[in-house]
Amino acid sequence: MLDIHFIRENKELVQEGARKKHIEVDIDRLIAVDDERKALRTELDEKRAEQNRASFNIVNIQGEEKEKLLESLKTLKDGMAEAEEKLVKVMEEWQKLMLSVPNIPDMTVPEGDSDADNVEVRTWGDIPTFSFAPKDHVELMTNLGMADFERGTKVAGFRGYFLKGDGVLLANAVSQLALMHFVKKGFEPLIAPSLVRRETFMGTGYLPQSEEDLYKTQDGEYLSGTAEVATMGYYMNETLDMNQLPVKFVSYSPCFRREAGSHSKDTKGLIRVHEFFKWEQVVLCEASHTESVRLHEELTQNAEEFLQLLNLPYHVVVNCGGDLGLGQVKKYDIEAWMPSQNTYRETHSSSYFHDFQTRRLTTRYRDSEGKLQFAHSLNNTAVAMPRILSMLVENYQQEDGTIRVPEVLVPYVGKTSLGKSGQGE
RNA sequence: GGAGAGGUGGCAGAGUGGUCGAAUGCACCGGUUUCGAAAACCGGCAGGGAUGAAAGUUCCUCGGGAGUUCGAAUCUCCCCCUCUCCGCCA
Repeated sequence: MLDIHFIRENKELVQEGARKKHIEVDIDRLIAVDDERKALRTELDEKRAEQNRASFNIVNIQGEEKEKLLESLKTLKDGMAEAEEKLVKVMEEWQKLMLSVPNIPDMTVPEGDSDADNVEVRTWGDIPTFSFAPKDHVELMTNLGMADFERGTKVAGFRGYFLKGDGVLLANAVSQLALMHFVKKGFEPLIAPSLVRRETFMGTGYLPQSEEDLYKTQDGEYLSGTAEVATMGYYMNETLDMNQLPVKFVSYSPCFRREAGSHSKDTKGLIRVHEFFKWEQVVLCEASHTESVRLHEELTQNAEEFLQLLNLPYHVVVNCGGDLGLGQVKKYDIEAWMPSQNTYRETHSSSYFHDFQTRRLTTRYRDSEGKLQFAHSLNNTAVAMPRILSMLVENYQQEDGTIRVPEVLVPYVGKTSLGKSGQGE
């Protein structure tokens, strides 16, 4: 959510930002509604003041005078009720409009409509060449008994999967490596709830817009698609000390996504699944654009270093306006090389929000002058499983169909090669 | 799932219809005192909105919402949350 004062004073900027994000919003209408809101508020304030004065005086008067005062208060109350009723209606529209105003994308965000218009900013690593016909991860992992997709769908339905055998060893190894990598960098690890109340989804900006992407329980909670939601909720309605900042969490949770509207995409394998698990970098910092930008680059760098540890070739793209979420100011996607698709696929998504989320969540801190400020927030993937496994096995596959274990993972996996023994069925 | 208790400022904790946005204590900030500190003493100390150059004036907020009343932290109803006991349980 943006500050209404800011919107009023920077109408063109806000409207232009929405255009760049390809999000429709009527700022003129919002301002008109806000004018109404202000007028009604002022009217009510004055009437309430009069009522307060009368209520205070009423104790000291009696008889006919009191009767007269009560009579005039009745008229006043009727007027107030009328104004209140109008205000409720106005506020309803006001809230709806306010929640739909997107955050303004950074100047450096390229124009564009969809992920096809994202712009590559750098590449790292050598794209592997194979002296044999490389297999895709579904075939590799099935052959090696690392995953079972048939039984996965039998049990869990569309996009269901089992990880098994060396697939589980590899997943846990990657997970542990990620945890160590980020703890070393000063992140505080957190295991976060996936079952989260509506309020926090509103605060992070996933609701009310993306209701159809979320699973909902019969008790009204939602299953979150990222630990970002619960982790941002951690300091909801709290005031932090400035010397706590920046707060850096690396937060783990199971993640659930309905993938509504993606039915035809990535229907096989581990790229797009309904249920996965992920470590997420979540950061709160002081309300400074410079600091946000610095940390945004840092979080991106952290993820790149992780891919470098795994020696997975990747590139970084800056997302275009049309590919940005409501609250995001700027976003980088990191995409690792996927031999079977002869292209890069997303492994990390790094974005910053300024105070868009914290304003909705009321996460503040006291600055050096003692003034309350909304913190800035950022997040980026640390590592998402099982998706990363698909890149690992495809890039590290050997001619005999086995998988070489990336050197850095050997201590965590306990062997140098996957699938040599105990393969498959 | 059953029974009970409770949600008040950074914290503790008073307040059961009338200048209560709220006693008191602690914490915190400023000052006096001191070589310095502690103690003591004095003063300040919730958030948000409107208006204003400012001082100020004013409105809202005692978990959230609705109601009763001229007037609600205080009474009524609904919801949320926390705690205790019982049941169930990884």
